[in-house]
Amino acid sequence: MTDRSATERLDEVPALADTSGMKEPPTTARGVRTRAALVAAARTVFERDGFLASRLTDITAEAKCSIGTFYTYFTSKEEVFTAVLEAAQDDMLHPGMPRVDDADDPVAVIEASNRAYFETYQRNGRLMRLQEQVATIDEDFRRRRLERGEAFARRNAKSIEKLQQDGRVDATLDPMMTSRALSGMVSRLAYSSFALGEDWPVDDLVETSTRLWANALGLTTPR
Amino acid sequence: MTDRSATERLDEVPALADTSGMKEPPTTARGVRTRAALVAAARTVFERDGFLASRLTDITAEAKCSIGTFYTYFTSKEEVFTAVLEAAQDDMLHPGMPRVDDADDPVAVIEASNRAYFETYQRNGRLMRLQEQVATIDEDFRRRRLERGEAFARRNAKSIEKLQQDGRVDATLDPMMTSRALSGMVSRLAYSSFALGEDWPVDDLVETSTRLWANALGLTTPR
Amino acid sequence: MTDRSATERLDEVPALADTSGMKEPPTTARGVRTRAALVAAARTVFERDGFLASRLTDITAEAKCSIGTFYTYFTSKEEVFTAVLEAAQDDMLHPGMPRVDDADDPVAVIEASNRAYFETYQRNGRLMRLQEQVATIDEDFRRRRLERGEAFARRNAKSIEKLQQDGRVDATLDPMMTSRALSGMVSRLAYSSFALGEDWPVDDLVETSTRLWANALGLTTPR
Amino acid sequence: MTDRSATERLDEVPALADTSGMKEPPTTARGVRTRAALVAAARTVFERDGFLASRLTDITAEAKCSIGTFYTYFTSKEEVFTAVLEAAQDDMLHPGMPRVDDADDPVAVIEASNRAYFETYQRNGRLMRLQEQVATIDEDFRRRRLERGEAFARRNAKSIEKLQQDGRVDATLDPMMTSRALSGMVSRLAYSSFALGEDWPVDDLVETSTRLWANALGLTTPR
DNA sequence: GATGAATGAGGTTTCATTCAT
DNA sequence: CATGAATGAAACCTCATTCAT
Repeated sequence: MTDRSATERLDEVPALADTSGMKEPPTTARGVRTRAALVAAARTVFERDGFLASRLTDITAEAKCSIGTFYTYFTSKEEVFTAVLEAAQDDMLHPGMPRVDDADDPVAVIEASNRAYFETYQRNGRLMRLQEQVATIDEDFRRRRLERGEAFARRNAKSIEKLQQDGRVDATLDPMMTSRALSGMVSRLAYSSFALGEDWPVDDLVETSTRLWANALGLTTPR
Repeated sequence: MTDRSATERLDEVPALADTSGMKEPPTTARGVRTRAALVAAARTVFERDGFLASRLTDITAEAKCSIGTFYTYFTSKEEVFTAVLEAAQDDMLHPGMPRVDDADDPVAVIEASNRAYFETYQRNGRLMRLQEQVATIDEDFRRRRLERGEAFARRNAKSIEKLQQDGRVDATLDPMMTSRALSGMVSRLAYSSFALGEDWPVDDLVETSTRLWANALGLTTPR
Repeated sequence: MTDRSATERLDEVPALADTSGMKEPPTTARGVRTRAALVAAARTVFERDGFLASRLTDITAEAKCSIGTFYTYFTSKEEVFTAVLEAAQDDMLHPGMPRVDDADDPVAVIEASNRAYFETYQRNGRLMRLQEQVATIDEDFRRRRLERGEAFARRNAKSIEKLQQDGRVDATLDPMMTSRALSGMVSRLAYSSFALGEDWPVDDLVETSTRLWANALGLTTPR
Repeated sequence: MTDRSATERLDEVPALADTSGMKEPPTTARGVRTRAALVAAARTVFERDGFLASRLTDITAEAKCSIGTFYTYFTSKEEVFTAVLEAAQDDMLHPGMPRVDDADDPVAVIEASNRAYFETYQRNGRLMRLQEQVATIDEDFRRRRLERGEAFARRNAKSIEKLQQDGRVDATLDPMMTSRALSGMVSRLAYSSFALGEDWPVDDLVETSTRLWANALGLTTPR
């Protein structure tokens, strides 16, 4: 799971947020700097106060600029939030298995994948929690989150099908629903632990979730 | 899973919401009726518009009474929401296994339990979604939700431990973390399906989640 | 032109402003009082500062109530303005001849009508000017003003036709266009005089406009 | 009425707008071009959106230049509007009779004059409407409009007086008030038709207004 | 000359909550 | 118990104007 670009192609996974209808990106270097400062400030304020409690004036105060400047780059709180997600995008992924080659040991692959996911989540827990909050508030974000979830579920389902064809996974399981269930299990654990603050040790999370995932699939090690 | 009182004892599971500091219940029959109308109206409005977008005036309009009357029975929007949850409480439960006797077939028990859970969720999807929304907004509700989750996880963990002691479940699994993971898997599926609107068939959900749950535990049928 | 109700029937002349979609009128006496105070305050402020420069806070300050109270009765500045017009409606009319009986001396009727119009305009000059301003700003008011103008033109055109049939007015004139032209002449004089501040003497205005009106029609006194 | 310079001398009629305190005209050819583009863009935007709703950024976008450039040539929105009026000035005139020689047939002169006025108004209806709007908003423009109106009224009054001296017009009419009334009649018809959008046929307007004007004056054709 | 990012005063609007009737 | 008018803090957003590049 080191090479993200190999496993997530743009045609497979929808973007984090809708970027149509957004303001033009700045053309000057100064503009780029100001916009970046606003995005960073927004992340700070959102993570500190939550999306709803954050006021535009808090963000501009944090970015040391005026409210007017905010509106030069964004048209709404939702729009900065989208920009915050985009800026963090490279460090955020979805639970699941990368493509599995015959040569791979599937359990090792799942373990590596789960560990990467939990570690990512731990680093971005506050942001993940925000994302969840906004998804319950804003219809657009909710739909987008669902779409992304289903896209990742489809990718995982393909891996499961492959393992079923190879006779290494219980062939009677519905690949798609199984994929949803196992991804959900992992993401829910991560959410409770790092977004809601239970803060369970990553090693324990990886250990249990990998064991359960492998067991659930009935994964047999190839001779 | 028919007798709820047998499986959820009040000393084990925290209440849905904090009821201290709330207004006294009405004494007259007329008062009881008015309060009930307000609770019903609140559920209707909340489910239609979401917690945030619902205004107190919408609720009183729906209940055909004045704002003043609202404050006779509740002190805030949060408080009516608590009352709505309480009124619906009897029809809402958490995922998990009821107490398992030696004589039981554990897989059948898990299946029955999962089915009950998904069906409940399906009936109350809008409300479950609301609960999730409010938990991301209101610190009290969030904490309460976490506490309830952990309480149920502890109960399920006990069942798992018992099965481990009986040699029917993989003894190397951490019972508590396993319990969290499997409950999370089921509740996440239900949430996506019925709160977020994917609306997958209950039979498929029950089938897959039960199979995975049993597989994950490595449940062996006793001879 | 003394009995307005005899000459302007509701089915003939459109209302001054659109009252659909407006807030419900207050039910209590206190509410009626407050609303009336706001309307009076609005007229004062509008006439003093003009529609555009008037701020809601000026109006509520004048009415000695809070901004919130304003929104209890109106949803916008346009809406109070409508209410101001309605409150003044009984003292505002359009230029034109009342219904003319055979027995009448048409010139005397025109003169009385014009005098009534100019005097009304003089009393309400500031408001008339406001009305003109708002009509150039707000599409709804503009359309409504046009409609009212045409309705009055139609009424006057009927009187002219009647006089043509009686052989007392030049039969080759187009009654409708003539009606528009003569009404326009009078209302323009009144506007320049009392809304824009030229303040010409009413007697001169009546004298000239009546003479021109009669001459223009080629009115002959019946033997 | 083809030779405007013969009938409107600069010492008689005030300018359309105050040009003192305005920015210096550009010296370079490039500057002249840019300024002209801004004036054209401003007219387009003003006519499309109205004076109030037009934003400076809309104008510069239409002119394909930056806001900064706008301020190189103008100091305010009012000032571009003045420039727009000046650019259109040659094609805009006021209602009234040109100087009448004894040899003329006054009715023919009035008719020609009215026709020219209505045709001009039809070509510039949007701009005339704008002018009216700005006059209700901006004190300077309002005063200027009044002054111009009175100046033209004085000119027409002189023609009327002359005709009275020649015994061709009712000598008991007040020339100045008569002039105001008849000019107002014509300009009001034009305004309703072409600025407010009633769009009556020019021929009908010319026919009726000329007939009424001649009748009103009691114009007798000389033997 | 041309650019366009930065400014911020000043307006509008919402709605939970109070309290006199 | 019921009413609903009154409140006002607190958020949002706009756009003419400045000025460093």
